[in-house]
Amino acid sequence: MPETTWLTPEQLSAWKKLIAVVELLPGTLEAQLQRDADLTHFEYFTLAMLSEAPDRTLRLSDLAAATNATLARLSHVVSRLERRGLVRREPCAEDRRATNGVLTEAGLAVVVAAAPGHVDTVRRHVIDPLTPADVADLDRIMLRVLSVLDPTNAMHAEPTPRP
Amino acid sequence: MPETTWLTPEQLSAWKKLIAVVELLPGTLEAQLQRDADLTHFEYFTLAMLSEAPDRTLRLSDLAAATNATLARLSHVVSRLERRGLVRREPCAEDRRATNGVLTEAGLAVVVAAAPGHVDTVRRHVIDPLTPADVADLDRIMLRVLSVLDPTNAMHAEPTPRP
DNA sequence: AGCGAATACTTGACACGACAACTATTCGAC
DNA sequence: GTCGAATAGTTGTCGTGTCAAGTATTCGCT
Repeated sequence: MPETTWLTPEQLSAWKKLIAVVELLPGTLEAQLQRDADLTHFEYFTLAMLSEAPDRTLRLSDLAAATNATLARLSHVVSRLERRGLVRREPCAEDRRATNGVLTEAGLAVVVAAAPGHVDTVRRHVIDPLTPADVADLDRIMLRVLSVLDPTNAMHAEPTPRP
Repeated sequence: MPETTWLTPEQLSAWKKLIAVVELLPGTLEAQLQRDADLTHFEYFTLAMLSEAPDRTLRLSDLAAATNATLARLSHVVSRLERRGLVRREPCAEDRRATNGVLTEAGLAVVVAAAPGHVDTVRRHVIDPLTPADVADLDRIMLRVLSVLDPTNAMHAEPTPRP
């Protein structure tokens, strides 16, 4: 029966605020994207990742890693995006188990149209209330947390334009 | 057509890491609580809030504010918890529109049993990789973000033991 | 070469949250 | 006091994610 070390008041305070943000932030992003572009944040992010890939093409496993989703989830989402003509599936030449996701012209247009509004939302709700020092601190802290949450670094590689 | 101000590389880097945490953290907490206590994080949090309230009782609206949920969501959750005998509904004497949620003995037992494992998870994944200075920075930064995300302060009032 | 294990996805069933519509009660203005 | 508006909560439907199971292909070992 291991002794439980409780949290200090400072830790608890920070923790509760982090939870609150984790609970509230998705809804905020979701709402704006849904309203303006009829996209889930995850759908947006998926399209954005594809838009940055060479030939706007990625194997679904890589895309799953980039968006930090399970393959099952991604498969469903790609199916929906495919129905809307924003993404296309293609068999992968090198590995016939694999499937490539390809961003269509229509899909590209949608991301491009959605990006400014999304960035504005991000600025207004997260970036603007922070000083440059805050941003640096945030980056450092999230990196530390991520290295435990996601030791394989799938999610926080350096390269990638647009939020 | 408003000009879009893009994010600086520093802002982008921090932002992407924050998103990653927001995406990954819930799953981690969820998994442990589900496994060890058969509870959603939200259910745990709900029970925890009740456990701290006077008489382990709260009006559903207050509970919704404390857990930062909509009334509809909370109502569903309370129904599930009620079926499991962890919470009881009671009509509110002062305001007959209102309903009180009351934590049962069984419910209390469940939170108490679940708390140590949950705290350990929180420590391991979030608190331990941070220095005390990081924790202070995190608290400050999340407060700033919250004051925009949740201007009414519903979520981040000071008092409250246990995570 | 061949066979078992691992990889890459797909699909169907189910659970949880969001939204909208509805009931019931209380507040406020006149 | 009464009537309209606001508040408190419930319920049903639907979209999205998770989990488990299934298929197809490739890898690795001997």
